Amino acid sequence: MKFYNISLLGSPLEPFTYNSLQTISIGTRVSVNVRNRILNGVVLLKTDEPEFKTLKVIEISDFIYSKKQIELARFISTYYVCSVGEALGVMTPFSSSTSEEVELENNITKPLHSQIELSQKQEEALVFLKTHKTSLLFGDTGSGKTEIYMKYFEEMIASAKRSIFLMPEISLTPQMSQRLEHHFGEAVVMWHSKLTPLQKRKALEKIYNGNAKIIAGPRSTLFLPVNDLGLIVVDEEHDDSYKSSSRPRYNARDIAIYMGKLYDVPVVLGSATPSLNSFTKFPYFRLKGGFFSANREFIYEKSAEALSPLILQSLKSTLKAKDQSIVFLPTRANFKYLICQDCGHTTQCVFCSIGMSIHQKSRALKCHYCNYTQAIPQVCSECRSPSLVSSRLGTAEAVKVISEEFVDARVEQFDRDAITTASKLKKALKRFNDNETDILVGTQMLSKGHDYHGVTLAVVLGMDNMLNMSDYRAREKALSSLIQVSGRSGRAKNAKVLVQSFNEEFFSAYMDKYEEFLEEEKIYRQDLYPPYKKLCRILFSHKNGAKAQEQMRKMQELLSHESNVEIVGFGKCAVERISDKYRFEILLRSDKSTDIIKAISRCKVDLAEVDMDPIEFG
DNA sequence: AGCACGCCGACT
DNA sequence: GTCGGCGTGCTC
Repeated sequence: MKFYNISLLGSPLEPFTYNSLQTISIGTRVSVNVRNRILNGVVLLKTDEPEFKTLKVIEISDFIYSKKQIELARFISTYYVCSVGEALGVMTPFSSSTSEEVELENNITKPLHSQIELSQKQEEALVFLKTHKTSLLFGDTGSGKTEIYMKYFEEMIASAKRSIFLMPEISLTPQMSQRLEHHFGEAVVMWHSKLTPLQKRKALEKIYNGNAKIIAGPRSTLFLPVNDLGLIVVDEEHDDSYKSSSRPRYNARDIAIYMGKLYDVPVVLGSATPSLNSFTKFPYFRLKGGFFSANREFIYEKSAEALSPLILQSLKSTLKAKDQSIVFLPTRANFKYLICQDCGHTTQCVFCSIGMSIHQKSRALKCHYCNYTQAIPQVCSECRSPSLVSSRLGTAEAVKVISEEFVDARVEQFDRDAITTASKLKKALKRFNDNETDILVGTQMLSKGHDYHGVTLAVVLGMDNMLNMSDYRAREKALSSLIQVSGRSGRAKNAKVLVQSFNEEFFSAYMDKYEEFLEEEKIYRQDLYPPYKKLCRILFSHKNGAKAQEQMRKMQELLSHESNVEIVGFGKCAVERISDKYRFEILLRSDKSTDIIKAISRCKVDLAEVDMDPIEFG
């Protein structure tokens, strides 16, 4: 009888010990009984017979987690403070039943199209990337980053190596996939969470048999079973969607860098607006000016009125010229708040301490945190006054107002309320590119990786809200958003970018000098924030607020005795309650993440959810 | 994390 | 009398 330590996939618990008559190799996925339920686990270690009675391993599968996957899972478990089972839970194992076929079928799929021609500058960039282990491709929108990646992928294929290409969730755009598939054909596998079981099986088959040379997708793509890995590219490396907001709370960009070392492969980070983190840490190559730059005029309007006369006038003349416009605003729905004019009360979600958004189309108030929906009240729930007003313009309302103003204009909403599926995204983009839409009104979704060639007007709202957020990255986020959105216009013709903001000085100073901004930002962050200091947020959430607070206090007390970690603050979260759970937090700061990890590991406190390198402070 | 067990309130 | 609420505690 043999005994094994088995980590349960997705479980926060420490590994359990099971027995088996067979010899099972480390990394094998098995199924075991836990409290009369059958769960999947991974064999981590052969051990001696324990004191307690053990159960038998039910089934030994053909799936194997590689040594490196396990090592990576161990690292994630330590750094992001979660169980090894949770870390392994986001990974896809190798298949031992198909491993023999790999050798047989390792026929190099030939690219369907001719070689990619790079410009002199692009060549230089590629050489730079090839001569550095981890490097940053700091290239303006339209400067040809994608061609460089593609050339690099081609070279990988030529040397029988495979590449992982990470991109932000939202920019799984038809454009990027089409471009890759057009050039590389069957050698590309697009991986994402919305694949049907059959599509998933087919994609995995190509990954297992080695025919997939470029494996592209959002953060989970990093954990696919890729043999002969030669390169990892993280496109739009500054993007927040690389950070997972549930356990394990990893940042795929940082894990990609770690994997670069683990697998000894180069890592390329690409962005037009790199994070200060990457900019400070890695050597970069600057690709200036896109093919479409220099024909963009910026106009700043100091106004609090959402769709001001100037904006409407600009939209009007653009329509008249039969050109296209995009309108960016970072708020969904018709309005973000419903406020009583008499007592000032804002209608809040029953389960969250958050204002309910007004969705006219479904005639409902909706909570954007927990999705709770209710009818739009006629009177104030506090004082019964009927004078309820809406505030903070959202995309749906902007579409409505613009459509009413210009009855002949074809206006479309472009956010996750309207674009719910990949096919809707594809169709909406096609309509816009085929000139069947005049004005596209949307949120962040508008600014990620799409090419809109006919746009001559970009209207950008809500920048001040973004800039005034109490987030150490507010300036970085606001400026990069503005650069990303405005980069969508003026690709073919001269264009106007109309920015509604009282902070012209800030935006115009750095608009086409992002490096200068980053240099300035270094001074502001010095000694306080990343990349100079490590931050860690510890969350406590519970239905019983007193309980959550009590655990926070306990943790805070324990941490206060720890040297090398500073408690920056503690107390209620900015959003006190979400989904009927009260939320408290502690924010830690330190020079080294290892000091934070050590300090936390000495504090045994319930409810504590650790968020290393947090990017959200809500 | 999930889920069973267990102990108190309003229902056919 | 039971159905079911969710507080507590355990899982090899």
